[in-house]
Amino acid sequence: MTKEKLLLLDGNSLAYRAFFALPLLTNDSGIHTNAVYGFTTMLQKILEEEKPTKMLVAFDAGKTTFRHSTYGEYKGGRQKTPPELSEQFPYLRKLLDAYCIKQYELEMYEADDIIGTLSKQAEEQKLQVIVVSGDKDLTQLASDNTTVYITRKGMTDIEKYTPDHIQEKYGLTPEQIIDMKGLMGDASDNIPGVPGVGEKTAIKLLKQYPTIEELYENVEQVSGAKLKEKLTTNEEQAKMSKQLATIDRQSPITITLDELVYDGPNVDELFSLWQDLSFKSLIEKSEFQSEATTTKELTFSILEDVSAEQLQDAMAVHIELADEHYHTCDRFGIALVDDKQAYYIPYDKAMASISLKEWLEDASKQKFMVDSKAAQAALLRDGIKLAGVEFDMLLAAYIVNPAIPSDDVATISKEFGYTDVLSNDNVYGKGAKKATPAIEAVAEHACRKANAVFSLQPKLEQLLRENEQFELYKQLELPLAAILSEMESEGITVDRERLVEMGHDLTTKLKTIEEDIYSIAGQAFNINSPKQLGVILFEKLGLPVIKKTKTGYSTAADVLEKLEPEHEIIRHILQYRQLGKLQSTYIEGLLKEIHEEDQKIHTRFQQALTSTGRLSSTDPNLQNIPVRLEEGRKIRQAFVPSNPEWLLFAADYSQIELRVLAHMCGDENLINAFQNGLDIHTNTAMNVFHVAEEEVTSDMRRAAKAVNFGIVYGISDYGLSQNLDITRKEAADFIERYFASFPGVQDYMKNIVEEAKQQGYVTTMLNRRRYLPDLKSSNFNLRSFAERTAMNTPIQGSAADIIKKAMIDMAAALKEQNLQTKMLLQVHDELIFEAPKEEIAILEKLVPEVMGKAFELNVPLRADFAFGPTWYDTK
DNA sequence: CTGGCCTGT
DNA sequence: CCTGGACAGGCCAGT
Repeated sequence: MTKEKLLLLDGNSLAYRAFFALPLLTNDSGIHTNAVYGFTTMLQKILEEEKPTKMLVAFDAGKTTFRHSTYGEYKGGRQKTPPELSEQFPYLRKLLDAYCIKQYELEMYEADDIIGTLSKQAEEQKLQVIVVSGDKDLTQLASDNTTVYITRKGMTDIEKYTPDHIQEKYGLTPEQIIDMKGLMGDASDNIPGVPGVGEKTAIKLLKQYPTIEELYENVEQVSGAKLKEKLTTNEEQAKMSKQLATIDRQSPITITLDELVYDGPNVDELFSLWQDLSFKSLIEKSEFQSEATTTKELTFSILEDVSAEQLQDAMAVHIELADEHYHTCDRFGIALVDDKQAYYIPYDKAMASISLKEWLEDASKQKFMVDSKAAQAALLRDGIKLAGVEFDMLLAAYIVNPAIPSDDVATISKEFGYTDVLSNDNVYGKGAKKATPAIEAVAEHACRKANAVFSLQPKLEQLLRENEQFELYKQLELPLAAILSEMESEGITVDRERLVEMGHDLTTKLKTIEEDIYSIAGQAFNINSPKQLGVILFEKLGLPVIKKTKTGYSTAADVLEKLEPEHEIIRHILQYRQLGKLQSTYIEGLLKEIHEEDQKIHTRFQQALTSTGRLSSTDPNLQNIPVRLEEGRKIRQAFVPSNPEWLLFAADYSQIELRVLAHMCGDENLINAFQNGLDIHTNTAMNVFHVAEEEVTSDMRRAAKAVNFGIVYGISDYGLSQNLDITRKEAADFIERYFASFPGVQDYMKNIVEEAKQQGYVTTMLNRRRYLPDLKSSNFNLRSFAERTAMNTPIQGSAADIIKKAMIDMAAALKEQNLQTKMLLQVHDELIFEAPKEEIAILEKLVPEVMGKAFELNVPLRADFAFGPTWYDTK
């Protein structure tokens, strides 16, 4: 029989630790779960590594303990437990029940004492003991048979205290930890100790006199008059502190070691609790996942060809792809599923099947899919124009809740209660372990995905209708997916030589700047390392530290700009950063993405990712190509039409977010400004500074512009003060005057937060939703963040709704008028086309008109445009 | 793999 | 008393 191993956990301390270490997560019904989650991940890890045979979680019993009779102020002045944590204790108890782990608490005693008593008993029986806590006090229990694990940040990072480790770290024995605490006290438990004695002094003293008692016997010999005086005047207090810090290893517990046998969790109970708590990553990672999630048999067949009879009028279709890069990756095969059958056809066989290809292009055959954009783009590589997409589970789920954490079919399905499908990571592995399994496994996986789509379609459509979001989904997002896949597949041509040339130029310039920096600094170092740079600037050159990060000195641009007058090195570093970014991200990064066969870049627009409804762009990101600074803007010279005779044409909405705000809040002043076509920032300046138009200085306009941005982002005085480099008071004053001039905006901001708190979510003009459980948080940061989000999301999201609508209208107009013009990119408030020269005149009228009419607001929507031989010239 | 930094709207 | 701008993606260094 293997040696018995006893695991003792300090329930309260670990729950506290987890609560403060992790952000305030919530499950689907809005219950906070971060403490339970952190506890669980820690527990999982320890169970796996230690495989204990006996376990117990000890809790503190009540407010008063025997220590209070020694010292009434014990643990006094403590913040009361935040309600977000208290509410989690019942779940923690349930969790431990599901694990079948014994729990224990004892009147008048703390968890420490229970653990101390049991560990002593266990040691006497020669058991191996592991104590787990977030509280370093417990390290006094370390011995040859007992190791104390203290969790560090993130809960799964553990420091193991053996007597050796304690010796190394403090130069003390475990027992002396008590003396150390007696001397230095403990603010969190309100143990006084000796005022003025901290960790360093305590250790120094204890190395000379091993205990507090011996120290006081020899107190006359202590060096340092001040220290000696502090010690003598606080003798009683020191001894009492030691007493308080001492764990009672003889507490009158009524539980015995024999009762602590641990035999593994109740898997079903644990799994269902994890589901209730929305512990999705744990469910995916866990070993019992496979048996718990795919219990149902699925019968499917792998076909060489498909007959017309096998293709129904409505089926779930899934194109199984090797990875997310659908413009280039391997395509494994196609799954076809309905309520009666499930087929899988390897991709090459599918492409050889005329009946299947016809069916895919037949708009009267309904396809239920997940990520139809990817499927359409993947098929377009073989010239197949997918038609008849009736349902897209990815988009439907995203509309129901944009916060779903992943686009994996398994994740989405589980979100809606369907578990009969594995995750991609599970089937293919991830990271270095990624590999393609046998065809049968791929076929089954693809069929299960299609089956999930087929099963969930009615439920999701019903949810969309209940939320009055069906139209948003069906009339906006679904048709947009088809348009985006065409834009991506079309791609944008890039002048490789131009980029290479700019790259050479940059290399030379960077070299020069680098040498300048080294010679000023007097040494070579890695300028790209914030850590090394920090040492040079703030230690070697002694520049003042303006801001710190978690890990050291901040060297961010706003900090460096403040330091610019202090030292000539700064401007070189700023220049180096700027050019280095261009080189690595935009020259080298873009070159890597050019497809050899067509000299084009094919980005992927993520349509189901942002929490506001915006698109994003990856591999590469074409929504953040430099424009602000001239050096960077030149990158745009490399973006050209696919035909040298054509031109690029760009149109962007003017102030779309502020117009949306004007529409939604109905503020008369703001509406008038737009209706009269005023310069909106100048107008704001006139109102805020109470001056006439001709009196508005450029500084006033700049400040007003920052205020307008602040309004859109969900204003805070602090944010504005940072932006304008003014005091918080001044910023608050600006905001107040803004609200006085635009009272409708103020009302809107107040009401939207209130409304969001009531119903739990905010909506956009087209009924896109975002849930904001943190509005009720007692954590100031989280709550403030949620409040700003409540103000910002309807604005940003409605603007996103509008441009999406414009894209659909634009695609229809181009088709209807039989134009050759191609829509290529969307950059949030901007659309980019390529067009033959002879169509430019048409676009000049058509594009602003379509964009302007995309949505009717109570202010005009205006789109400006420009065109030229490169993207750079569309300004 | 995370954090710092920088790019865009 | 202090907290702290909205939404994204990519690169690099350092763990």
